[in-house]
Amino acid sequence: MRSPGSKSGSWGSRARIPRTFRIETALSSSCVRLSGRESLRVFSMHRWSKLFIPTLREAPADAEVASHKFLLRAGYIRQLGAGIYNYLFLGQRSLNKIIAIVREEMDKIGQEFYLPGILPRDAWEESGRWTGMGDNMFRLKDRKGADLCLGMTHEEIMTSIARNELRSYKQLPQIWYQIQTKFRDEPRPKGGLLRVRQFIMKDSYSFDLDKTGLDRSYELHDEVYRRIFTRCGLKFVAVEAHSGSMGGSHSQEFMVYTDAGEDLIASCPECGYAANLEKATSRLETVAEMEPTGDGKPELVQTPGCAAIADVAAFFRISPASDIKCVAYMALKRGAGGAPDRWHGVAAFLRGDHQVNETKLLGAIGAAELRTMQAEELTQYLNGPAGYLGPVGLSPDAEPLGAGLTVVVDKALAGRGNMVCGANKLDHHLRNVTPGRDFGWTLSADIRSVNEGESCPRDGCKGKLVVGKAVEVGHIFKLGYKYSESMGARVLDENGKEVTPIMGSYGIGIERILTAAIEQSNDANGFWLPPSIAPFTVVVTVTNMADAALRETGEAIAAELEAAGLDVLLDDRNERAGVKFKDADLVGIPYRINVGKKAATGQVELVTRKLSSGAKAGPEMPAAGSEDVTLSDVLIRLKEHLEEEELLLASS
RNA sequence: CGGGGAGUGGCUCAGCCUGGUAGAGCACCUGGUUCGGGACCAGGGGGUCGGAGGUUCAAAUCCUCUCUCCCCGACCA
Repeated sequence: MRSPGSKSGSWGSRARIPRTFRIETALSSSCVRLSGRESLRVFSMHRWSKLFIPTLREAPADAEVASHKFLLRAGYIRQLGAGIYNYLFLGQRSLNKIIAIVREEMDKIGQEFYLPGILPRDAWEESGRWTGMGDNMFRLKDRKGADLCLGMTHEEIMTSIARNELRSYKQLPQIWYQIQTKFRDEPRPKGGLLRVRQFIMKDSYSFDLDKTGLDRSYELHDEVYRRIFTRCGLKFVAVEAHSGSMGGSHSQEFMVYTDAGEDLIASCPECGYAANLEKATSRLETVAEMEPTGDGKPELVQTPGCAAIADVAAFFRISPASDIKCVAYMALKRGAGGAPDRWHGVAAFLRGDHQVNETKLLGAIGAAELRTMQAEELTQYLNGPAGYLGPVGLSPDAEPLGAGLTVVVDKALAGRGNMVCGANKLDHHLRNVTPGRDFGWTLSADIRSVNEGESCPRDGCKGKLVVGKAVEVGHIFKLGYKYSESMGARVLDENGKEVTPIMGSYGIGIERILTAAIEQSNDANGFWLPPSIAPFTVVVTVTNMADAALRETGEAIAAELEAAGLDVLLDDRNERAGVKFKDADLVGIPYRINVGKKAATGQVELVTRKLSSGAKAGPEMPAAGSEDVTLSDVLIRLKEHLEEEELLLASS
């Protein structure tokens, strides 16, 4: 078909293809030839000598975490700006493999869309997130002065499609997804691809008629996510998570343990309980209460210089667990329906040996931001200096003291008695203070972080929690009605009644999968990726290109493996063997075939990178994880290895 | 945004304190010798010393402003 306007015929039009065009299979390669002369396919085989794989002997000084260093050294990425990276050949190849897996699995439950990355302001106004997203959103104006932003997530856009198109319960459920570039103006990008300002995300959205439907869509995602991460070779855990600014009731994060991670996970080795620290709870041992002194009522005690918990505990000869500490914040509440945002005071009270979890606190009071109070604000809201703040005498939400102050008491203080707390007076504390009897609060909530060694919160479990760092690679949310309601998506149910669809939202960070995989499998020399996401499955290293016999053997093996459907990289560079080995160890390819001296006797070496980790190899000493294989067995043996890996994954 | 650090050839860094007109190793190019764990010899190319302004006979070096990047914190689907 040719469009009416194109007289000469557009590119790809049949009539314009030269008469000499033909497809032929060359002996050594399957090249498509143009005019019988020019090869259209430059890479009939991936030859290292022709590729751009800029490996670095040394990592740039500003790379800190392992994956960052190795991604740079292996020539996967190059930095363009803070949190902005170029993905080069190997990096892009690996990402493509990850994307292919994600797509293949997602296609089982959802339909792929492709939404714009640049978005008009309107959609964001409706949900209230134009302002709600704050500085994390990249904003720009078009030539007419209209506001636009770069997409950081697509709930609004997907919901607008649903609102415009979905009319009947018969059209539900729907699961729509996309694999798309996201932009977030992170305050502090870091760790190479760990936290960046532009990244690829698979995001999906479900629309269901009711809660049962949502549960189903959520379960489907849970299942598919586990398959995706398993196929990508990640050792992951699913943990209970905080929903953050997304809103919603239930959410679960998929985490990979690594010290490079930014999240803290509490888990129980006994029962498998696992939760993000922003969400985790624990069962506390009961604390032996102190005997009341005097008449048992709150008593003012002079405590000069005891501003720190440790000082107070020492002064009273008590455990910090019997002290009540105060952390005072100013909290920002977003104005609803065009009302201005407003800062107000929040006093959080908790056990002296406990730490405030600001995410939990934010959730408890429904605020968007927190900052600690300045000295003047402490005086204004609590009439006390830092170090001597206490809950007694505060009248929440009443004039004059504590006006507008929200008093939040941690759940761990419930049922306690005869404690010590600040007296809101310099160098003074109160003892014999009992929550409920001696002071009240605006709300009582779990606002503390659990500590390692505390008891698992699950009934009947005697395990002790351990806390570890992890990277988040995926997150699934039960969103509820937040967007469908605010944006007015409605369908008619079977009774002809208008109902609001209930939504879920589900994300996977594509680069994070690569990063996490590298973090979990690296040594001093480089890293190794699972075959499923490695840019190449195997590198055929010809140890001496000057030797025609070796060269030909290498070519033959590479051709054979490629014909069998494997991704093969032939290292045909005119480099010394040592250089090639070092590079091969560095760039993440899981298998290597050394074509060297033994080729004369019909043998090559098959090296499994992960088994050679950390082992020293010398001229006379084969690398660990290396096995001699006859030429005719190379393919079979390699396939056996690959099958083993898959079995291993499936069983984990 | 607060605190700390760094910008000198592609990479790692020295030179800066005490101003005199830019260096090393690696990488790159040419020739030769090597050729299984990042070879050696000889020759060669490449740097507005992040940018702007100032002081000075003279600035990589001293002063002021500024930009960028990294780390810690704040922040964070």
